[in-house]
Amino acid sequence: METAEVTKRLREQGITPTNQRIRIAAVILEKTWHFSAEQLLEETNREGKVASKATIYNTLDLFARRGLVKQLVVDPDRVYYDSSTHHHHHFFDPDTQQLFDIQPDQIDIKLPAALPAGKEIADVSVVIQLRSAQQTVKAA
Amino acid sequence: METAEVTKRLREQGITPTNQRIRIAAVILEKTWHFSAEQLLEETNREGKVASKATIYNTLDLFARRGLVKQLVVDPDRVYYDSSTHHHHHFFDPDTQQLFDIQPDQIDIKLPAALPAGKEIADVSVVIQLRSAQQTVKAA
DNA sequence: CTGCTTGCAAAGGCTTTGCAGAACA
DNA sequence: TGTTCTGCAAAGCCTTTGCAAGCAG
Repeated sequence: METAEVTKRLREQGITPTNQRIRIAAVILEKTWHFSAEQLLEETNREGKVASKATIYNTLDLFARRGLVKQLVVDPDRVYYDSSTHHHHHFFDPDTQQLFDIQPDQIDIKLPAALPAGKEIADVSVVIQLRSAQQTVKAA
Repeated sequence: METAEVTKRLREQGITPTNQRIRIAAVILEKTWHFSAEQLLEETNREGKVASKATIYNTLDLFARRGLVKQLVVDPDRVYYDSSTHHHHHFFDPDTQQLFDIQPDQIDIKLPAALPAGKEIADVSVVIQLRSAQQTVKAA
């Protein structure tokens, strides 16, 4: 994605476009992918240092609040982000720490009618943990 | 739950029953609840010190591997555990960091037919994030 | 100019680990 | 007795923060 378009996207979300944010957003929006803060940092600075670790964390937080990326809680060890904010679900492979999208037509949920009092649904997340098919689980 | 029964449960799961493990398991199995390592530590030592933080973490890891408790990944800040290993899903309220069970008959999922090659499903987790009902979400 | 943004390094919170002493079988 | 378990403190890892310098408008 070219700088001009990224800048436009940022302004549309009410985000002041700085050099770092433009570069970071360009890296994120370049493709559909799942990434950790660490991975984003590395990718952002691949061709010369653009942003620090602190800026990556601050920017991810900002982007998530503005709906540019979606935070995923699937790995107990770190937070992942999704460059796609469309509502979809995930496979998670703990062996490789990889996330795969589940296409919306592949899954279907009937949500509960009753919610705790005074609450409404903010988000629904379905995570299917994978394991190698030949692996047998020892009986408990 | 009395000591004798807890001890029996531990042996059934192939866990050597030590003083600490018996007390920890008794606290966990006393009721149906969701807890963090910190909460379990506090509850375990409520009436006199029984176990250290290291032992709590080691024991939780062991219990989870043996299927006595279930690890929940719902909060980016810490891992929660569930004293019930029956398959069910959760509401999570980020404001209070509280988890509520969703009764199995309240939710219904049609799982994907296609899985990544060589993989099978290890676990399915549905987490419904809540927010206060009157709260309006600012348009992005 | 004036306020927001960035970066460094240090701090913070949760979790794991090394190692010596204690408990289990 | 030999192995496993426990506890303390220190270390580790991911993430946040304080503060001074830099950039956007």
